[in-house]
Amino acid sequence: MSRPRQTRKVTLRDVADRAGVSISTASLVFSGRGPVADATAERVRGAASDLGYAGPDPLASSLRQGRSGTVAVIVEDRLLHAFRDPFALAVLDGLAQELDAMGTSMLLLADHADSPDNPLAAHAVDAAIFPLCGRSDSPIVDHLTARHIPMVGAGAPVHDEVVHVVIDERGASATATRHLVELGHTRLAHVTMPLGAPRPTHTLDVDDLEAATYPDSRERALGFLDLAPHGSPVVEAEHPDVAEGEAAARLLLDVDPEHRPTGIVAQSDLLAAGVVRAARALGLAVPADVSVTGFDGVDLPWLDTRLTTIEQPGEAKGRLLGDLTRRALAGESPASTPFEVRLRVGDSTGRAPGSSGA
Amino acid sequence: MSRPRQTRKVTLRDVADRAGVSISTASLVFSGRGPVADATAERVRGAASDLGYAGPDPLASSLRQGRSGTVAVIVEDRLLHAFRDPFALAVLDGLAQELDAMGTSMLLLADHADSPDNPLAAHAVDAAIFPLCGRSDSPIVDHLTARHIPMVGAGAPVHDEVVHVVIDERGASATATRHLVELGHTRLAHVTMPLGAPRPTHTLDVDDLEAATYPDSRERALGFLDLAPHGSPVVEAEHPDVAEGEAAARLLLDVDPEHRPTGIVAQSDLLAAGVVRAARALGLAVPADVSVTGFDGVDLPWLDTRLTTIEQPGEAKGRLLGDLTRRALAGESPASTPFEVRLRVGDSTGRAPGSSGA
DNA sequence: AGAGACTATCGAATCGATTCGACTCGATCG
DNA sequence: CGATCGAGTCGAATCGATTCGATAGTCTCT
Repeated sequence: MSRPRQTRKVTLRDVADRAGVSISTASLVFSGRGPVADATAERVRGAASDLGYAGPDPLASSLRQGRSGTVAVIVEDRLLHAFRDPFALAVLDGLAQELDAMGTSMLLLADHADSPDNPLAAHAVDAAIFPLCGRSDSPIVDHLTARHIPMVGAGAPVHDEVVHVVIDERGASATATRHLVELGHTRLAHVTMPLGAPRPTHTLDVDDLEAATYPDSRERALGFLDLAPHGSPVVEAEHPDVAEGEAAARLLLDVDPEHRPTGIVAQSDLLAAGVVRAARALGLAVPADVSVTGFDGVDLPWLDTRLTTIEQPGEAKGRLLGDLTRRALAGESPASTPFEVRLRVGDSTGRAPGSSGA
Repeated sequence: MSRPRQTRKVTLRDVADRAGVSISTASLVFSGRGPVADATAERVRGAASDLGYAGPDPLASSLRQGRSGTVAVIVEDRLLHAFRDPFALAVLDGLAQELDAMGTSMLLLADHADSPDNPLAAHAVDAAIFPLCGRSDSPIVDHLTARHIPMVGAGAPVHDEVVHVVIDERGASATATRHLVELGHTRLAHVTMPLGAPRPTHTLDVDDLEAATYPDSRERALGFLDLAPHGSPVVEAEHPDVAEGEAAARLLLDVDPEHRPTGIVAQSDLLAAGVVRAARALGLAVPADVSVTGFDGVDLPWLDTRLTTIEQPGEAKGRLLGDLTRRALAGESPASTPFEVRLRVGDSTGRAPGSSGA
């Protein structure tokens, strides 16, 4: 009988009774919030340990105090997809560090587009964080607004009540594109992350961008189009991973060499890595035949090329999300905050084949 | 003034008052647990929407019902490290699926060895899961035991109250080793995951295995030693990732060819991938010069070799963890459950150089 | 028409704490 | 010596729901 099933749950009242003090005094011992004589405190602690009392029930405590010490971290779709990207992990890691320092824990919630019921209805959280760019709107937001729960996001969902870490996605993407233009590339192409519900990797009709539900993907695509020659092909990847990056690149590169792009702007490093791999598989050298740019600046130890990319320090971004959350919980009303990214030139880009220059 | 700060929080009592019913009736409307006349229900819902009531407060509801609908998912160290391994992600994904189906959410908790205070003291959870192999013991376990909170683990922590998914780590590792022996390899080596607190990648004194705090790493090492020639070198990687796999392999392979191992058993696919890369960097062909085995059977799209490995379906393992949790929460006392793994032969192993045979 | 069953509703107890105001008792002060 | 103060303790209100048992009314069956 290792489990004493019969014993009713031990509560603060039991401890107080055994120690011969009132419940309120016992409570003060555990919270350390009031003056208690050393002898009394010792008696209460002794009673607690005699009874196997493991401290105040978090639920009751939270109810009374009106805070749960928990924030919701909302990711779309399955966790597997969300965390496959090292950039997402870096953001989450930075966020976790910051939350940890404030004694707050993360309730990981998947916001499936299809599910009718709201997972947040059943869980008490002090704030909600949307750490990864996702859909531009979500029914969850209305629920949280009604509950007056502060929300922090990284670009999405777009809503007045959500405080954002703001990145100039369009400008950054344009910067990457400009880098290729300045290297003499004239035949450019773009590989986007999903713009909405996953569709098999395909060449995009640029007019479809209007309908995009993922604002960051759309902005990056617009940044490319701002500088790329009119009619430059854009491929939308089904998932933002290496395999779909390869698939996208095959669509772009496996064509008549006359029309083959010499510079490809990819919306993430994983996609860019896929493009590099596909190019090599087709017998093309990077960057001699094809230049490739990524986005995020993640560390891919298995890729032999150092990508030219938009460096976006994920951990710092996560910490910033955490800091905004902290301030929101403290009662401040933090404003959306810009977050700087910059071009880092690596070995995956070079002068356009046949172009002159340094 | 988009935020009506003054308004006191809307509670069920306010809704009931406005609808002209008792609190209990209003409660029944939201929980759907009792008979309520359609007209009454409609009135209550109307009042709720008038007042901007977003449903019963989860904290109060949980307190009364004695369940929080949350389970703790405990990982060691920083999330970044825990989830870098695709295998860990697969387990987590399977677990998330199962928990999702039961309407339970995951509270992600990092159990840092150094931190004095217990993150679980402040959070209400119905169960705790240790989905990844970690330290064999943790102070958290005692706390959870005192609270009568069921625990489910994947090999660690080792404790009577923790229900486990049990894998024959030692046997599986021996199987991988036997595969190499049967291919004629006589100079074997082993690369382990960390056995305790991270130490720079180094050649291990086999006697140190006794002190290992990570039971799965130790068992796998023992499985290797069961079949490998006496004195075969064992290297402990600082982290279970590609970079340290490479570092470990350099220690083993960058030696006089006479003594160079021709078969390396790695404790994870990431480590094995690093070994393959390091071998190639040293001008050695895989498997012609060196055979390599991994563990887990994860998909590494960027690795051109299909690893010979111990296939361990992570998603299924995660689902099994979820199922054990479900049963524990239902009041059953599920027993620890074995989980089968098996050797999958790929392209990273072949006959020992110079050995005859098919 | 009266017994029995069922529906709809309500009041009160309860979950397990935190916290406010009041009270007691010595010690300090003028 | 009486007023004041602070430390230590306690009782009661409160957080916001769920749920049990009671009650009144309606319908069915014989």
